[in-house]
Amino acid sequence: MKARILAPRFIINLNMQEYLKEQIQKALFKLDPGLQIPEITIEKPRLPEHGDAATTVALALAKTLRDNPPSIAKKIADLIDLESGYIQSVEVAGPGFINFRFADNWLSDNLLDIHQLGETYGRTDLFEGKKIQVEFVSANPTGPLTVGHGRNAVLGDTISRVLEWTGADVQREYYFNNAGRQMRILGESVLARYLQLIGEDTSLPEDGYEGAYITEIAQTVREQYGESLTGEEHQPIFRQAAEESIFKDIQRTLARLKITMDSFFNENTLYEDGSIDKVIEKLRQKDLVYEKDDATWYKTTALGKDKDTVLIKNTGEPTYRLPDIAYHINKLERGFDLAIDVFGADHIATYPDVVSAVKACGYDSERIDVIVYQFVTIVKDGKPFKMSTRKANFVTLDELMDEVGADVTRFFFLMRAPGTHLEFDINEAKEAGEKNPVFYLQYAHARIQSIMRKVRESFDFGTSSPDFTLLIHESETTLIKRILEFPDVINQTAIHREPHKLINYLNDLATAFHKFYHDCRILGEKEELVKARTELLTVTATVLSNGLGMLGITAPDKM
RNA sequence: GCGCCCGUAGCUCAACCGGAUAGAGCAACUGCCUUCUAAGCAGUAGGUUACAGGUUCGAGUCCUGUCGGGCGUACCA
Repeated sequence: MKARILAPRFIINLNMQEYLKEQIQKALFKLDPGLQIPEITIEKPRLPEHGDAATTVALALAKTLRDNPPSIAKKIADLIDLESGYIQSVEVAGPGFINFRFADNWLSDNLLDIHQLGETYGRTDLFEGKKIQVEFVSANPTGPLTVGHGRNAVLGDTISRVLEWTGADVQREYYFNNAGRQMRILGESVLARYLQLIGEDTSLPEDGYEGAYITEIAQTVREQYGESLTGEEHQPIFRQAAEESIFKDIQRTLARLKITMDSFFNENTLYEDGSIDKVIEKLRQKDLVYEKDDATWYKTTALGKDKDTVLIKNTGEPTYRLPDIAYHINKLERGFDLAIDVFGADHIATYPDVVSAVKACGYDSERIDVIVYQFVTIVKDGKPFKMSTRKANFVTLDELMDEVGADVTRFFFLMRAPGTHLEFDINEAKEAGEKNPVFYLQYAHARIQSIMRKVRESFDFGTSSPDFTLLIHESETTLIKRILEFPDVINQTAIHREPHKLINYLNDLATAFHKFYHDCRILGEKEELVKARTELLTVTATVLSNGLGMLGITAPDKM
């Protein structure tokens, strides 16, 4: 499913795009019936003077027609049929752009449709019927979630929500491993703290976990089992206690962020059901695996890398890469049309190996997609923090939410493209007022609800349709145009898996609303106008609350 | 050394898989509340898109090279 290729370009609304394309095709046919028609792209001009929509076909046709673009554009423009439908005017401008301006009833007709759709406005059928899995967080239970995990969690959940709005059936999965080296060290660390608690003079193992939570877990083990677990043979009890306690904490943290996983997948499953062995076998059949120095290697050199990769160490223990491959095959076998991974930049190296191996085993690796996000720098008082889970000098996600709240936390993780380094400025995030971009959106919603309360005190409009043709003020039409973009923004966000596009859009929408609020009054106008403007605000509020809902951020009625 | 990501206003970042005059927020400066929330609106100022070439009607966007930053490059995950 390569949706990227099918991506429609940003345009004022999807139906209109199709309509324009048809009109242009007709004109081109009239121009030259034998003409090979190139792909027609419609885009929204940056400047309002350039109309509501524009196409560059004339520029693209310059070579085949051996004519200069403005001249071609002129010919096409003259052939566009203005009599039927929603096009009010066609102009040629600049180096050969054809600009369209839409008729007035286009806005009011569309707004009426949206008004009738109500709260479902924005839902699309882009991924209708598709089963999509989004795997994210996937932190092993060795400690509390950190700020780094936060970006992963919020990205994964928001992308899931957006995909659901485009019709997909989404499963949120958390992949973990509770058997490896890190977990062993975790158990040893708890044991060491336990021994210290009951007065023995031991120190933490080398590379042990130093966080205070380790001592707390040791304390609960002591309360539950007493002080007799001093022997090495009791180690599994400590490891298990740690795992349970940490997992509970992780889920509590996720719940604060409004994240609920649908499934937890234990890496162990892949050993138990033989998937791991099967992968090795298949790769061996393809002659992509060999033994050297008591280890099992994957011939990544055959696929263009400069080194081969170890799949099974000489200790007999697989490296993480092998289960990763088996895991992704498992996902595809579960029938997902698309399996999305959310990875931090540090994991990116394994991804090409996993994909190539999955492909070599005969599966459609096109159905795997990876979102790589760059690291988060926490900045406080103008200074950055450096973080490490093991050394315990991290900022936990919980601490961050204690400081700035869940809404702000989600917003800040989403406001930048995943591929860019994110600077999380605690001081800016804590600012409760105008400096904080979250409030700008929430305030717009609260402001609308406040007017609605006032309107309801003096009016009771029946069920008759509002007359949206009354909305002709410039602030009204720009607001309506913004509203019309919403479904396409959702599609773009889903296709590129970049939630910041939705945030930027909501910002623009809020700006258009605030401007409208400033320019146009509601109370005190004639009843028909009051009604039309009130319903415009109803639709605006719907878009805001749907959009904020996709971001997992509350849309307050009062502030 | 090699691979991937990044480099845009003083700061943090946008820019719709190549389109018209590169946009927001913050910081600075100036206006706007006796009427629906001023957590708002309007305006001023701020740029050789790191640098050098190339591709074409057209490049912040694509290609090559240089410089600067991040992450990988483990029989750690």
